Amino acid sequence: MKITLNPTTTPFNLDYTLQCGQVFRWEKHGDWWYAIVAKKATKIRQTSNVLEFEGVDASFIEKCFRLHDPLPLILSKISRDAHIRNAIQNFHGLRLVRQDPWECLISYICATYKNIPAIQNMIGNLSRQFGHEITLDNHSLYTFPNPTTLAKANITELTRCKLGFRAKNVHETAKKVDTQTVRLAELETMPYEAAKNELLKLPGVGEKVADCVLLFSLNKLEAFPVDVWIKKTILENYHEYLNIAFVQKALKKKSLTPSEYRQIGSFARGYFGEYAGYAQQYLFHHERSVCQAV
DNA sequence: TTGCCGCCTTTGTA
DNA sequence: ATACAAAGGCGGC
Repeated sequence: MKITLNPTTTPFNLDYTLQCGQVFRWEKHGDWWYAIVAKKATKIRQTSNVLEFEGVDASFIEKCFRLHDPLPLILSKISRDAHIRNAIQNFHGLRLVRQDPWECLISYICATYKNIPAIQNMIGNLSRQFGHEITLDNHSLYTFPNPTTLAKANITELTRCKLGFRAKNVHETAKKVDTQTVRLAELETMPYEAAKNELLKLPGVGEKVADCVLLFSLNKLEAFPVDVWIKKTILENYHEYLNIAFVQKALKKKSLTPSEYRQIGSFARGYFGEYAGYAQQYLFHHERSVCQAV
């Protein structure tokens, strides 16, 4: 199947979107990107303004890649200064992806204190160990294990997936989701703060992980995850909008207190507006690309 | 109630 | 090779 995009009203760049570090399970073979989404093996490629795909229908692709988000409007709203305009220009067509909340939750619990290649490894290990295989074009893809499966898994099996100290958090979170102690399915209908408070009840989920899950899977575009890269770029490029003592203190420490974290988040929402999450993704990808080869 | 400290496994990268 | 950083969170004080 194919979708033809109008590049003026619906700019989109598939490679930027899948390479910017928000998703961990899409793999590129030749021109095609492969993954399992919604339990179905799928592949997609982009040739200029045409998206070609198999395995899912057009409405799912539009939802998954947020093609109905009014990107030109969003970009005009977050283009508040030369720094972010530069990031937007460098990655024209980058969009947020709408992920499955459960897979997104486990992915970002695993992302704690890990770099992106290592995260891809951990999530791949979990899927091979606990998911089931689906083959497409001779590529083996694996479904992501459901909450019940990971709740029943023992710590030794999880540790074998190289999760390290995250194995216990993944296991305990899986139990709480499986028993509906935290109802993931209901969070999208809740306001940002309320949904965040629910996520914070899960072990391994702090301010940053909660914001990632809210932004990447629960449609909260005001979520502004502050990781080491975003902390760096905010303190370097936006210090004039922050208290001097606050900036100097934050620069000295590796991790932020919840209070400091929330100060940066509320600055970002005030400065970039309701689409602060999009600003975060452009700033994140830009900062990473100038500091290391991506 | 809040801040700070040290620790948590393992991999990537220089 | 050996060190240091990595899309942080948590319990102790």
